[in-house]
Amino acid sequence: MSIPRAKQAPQRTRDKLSLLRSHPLFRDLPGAVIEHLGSYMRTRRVARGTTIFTKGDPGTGLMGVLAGAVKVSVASADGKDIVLNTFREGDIFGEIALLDGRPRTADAIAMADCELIVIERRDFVPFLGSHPDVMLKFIEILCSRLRHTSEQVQDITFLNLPTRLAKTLLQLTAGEEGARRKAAITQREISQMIGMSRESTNKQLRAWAKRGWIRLERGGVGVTAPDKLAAIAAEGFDAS
Amino acid sequence: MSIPRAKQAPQRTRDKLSLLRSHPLFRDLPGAVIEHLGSYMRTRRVARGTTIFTKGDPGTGLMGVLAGAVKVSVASADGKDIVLNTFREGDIFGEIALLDGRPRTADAIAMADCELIVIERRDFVPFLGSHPDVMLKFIEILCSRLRHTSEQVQDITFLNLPTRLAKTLLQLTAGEEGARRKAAITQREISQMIGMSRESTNKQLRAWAKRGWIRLERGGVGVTAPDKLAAIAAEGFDAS
DNA sequence: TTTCGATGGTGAGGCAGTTCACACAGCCGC
DNA sequence: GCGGCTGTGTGAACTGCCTCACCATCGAAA
Repeated sequence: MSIPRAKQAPQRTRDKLSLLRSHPLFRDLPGAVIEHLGSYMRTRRVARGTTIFTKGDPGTGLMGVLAGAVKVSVASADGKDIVLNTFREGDIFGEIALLDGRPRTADAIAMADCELIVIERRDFVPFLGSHPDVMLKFIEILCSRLRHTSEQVQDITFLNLPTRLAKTLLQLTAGEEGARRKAAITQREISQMIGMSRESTNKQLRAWAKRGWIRLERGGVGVTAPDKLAAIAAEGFDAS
Repeated sequence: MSIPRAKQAPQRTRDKLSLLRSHPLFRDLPGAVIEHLGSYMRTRRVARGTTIFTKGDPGTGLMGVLAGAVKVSVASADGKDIVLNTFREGDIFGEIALLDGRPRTADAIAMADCELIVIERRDFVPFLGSHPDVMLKFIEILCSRLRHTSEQVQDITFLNLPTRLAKTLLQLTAGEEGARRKAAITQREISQMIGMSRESTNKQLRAWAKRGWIRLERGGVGVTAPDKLAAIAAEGFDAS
């Protein structure tokens, strides 16, 4: 039993204007302004595994996820990868390079077939200058990104493998209940999110699967006992 | 031979208005606006070791360093500490809680006797709302903080002890040449900056001191062979 | 002056997690 | 239906760093 993977282009569940209208960044703006912004945006479809941008690229603009999921990661000299952040439908990313105009410091890769929107920096920056309210929203986004990344530093330094893994599994499957509580993700990607080796991650996952706390499928994990994982995430150790 | 530690209040080398006028955040503002801001600021002197704010505190405002040095760190449940950032004369910190109004997520502690300026959130936020140019500067600051923290995540996951230590020593002593190239910092604080144990850090420092690459004093480190350390920081291993 | 906390120094032993070396299953393209 | 790739499963050996248990020294406070 494996997690189904969309092979056609993803359903376009929302168009670009509806994303703008419903997104917290823009929803308070007048309709005319939104349509103006929409005229600057283009959409881009990418298949799972595609590199959307690469570390060192000039940061051309802001990206939004209409459908699919994106990971932002960096590679070390010897081929290891770590995932800094993941984004799904309704999220925006790439705002750092948009805002400060400096090169991208990480790679963005499609974790599933995606439909994205792109706004170029040269179009967006002048708009931003005349919309302080949107600037304030961006400041909020940047602050929450900073809090997230700081938490990642703490997790990496203070927590051990089981704890980080439990925490990550709960985050990945948050918002779903019961049998629906599953995430379509490979074990390699999980290991990169928690900064551990694939092998160690696999062994811990198997141990929990044997206890019936999670279900393992090809390309996915289902959480069946979120309370057990929550206990480990909270206690900071594997209470077996 | 030990690093002298100021026992009296530090020299007030610059007053608050001169900090404002010379700081990149504000220096383009008209004089009247600067004096207006200055009227909202108060100064605060703290001795080395003093806790300036604590994780969980309501974020009351923005802080600036007139003199001294400040570390921002978090403690784990079992007493370990990690330093997220350090600030010295001319830097500002605490802007996250200022901007999003949420509680502080880390502790700030004076690494030396300090003179600080404080601007309350209730005074500053209205000012910010009417100064989009200052908002843009804050966005730049937030972006550079984010890049810094991301780099910290990468360093922790990819680099080993000698590499991180070399990198940190170079950063700590950047801007000085020759015999002046030293930092007033305890080995415990260094270990918390690189996220390793004090003992391991000490052993590596001793090894380099024996080779004459650094000088160890009570409460300080002097870098005598920055090129050797730079080689280790670049290569990612200790080339002995 | 004595005491005490903070800082620095050091070795022995342990362990969490890595690395390496496989094996095996699905799935895809041809 | 055949190769090859991706994803997963697993054990043995290794190792970097931590933990623990000390001791020495300095500076400041009592």
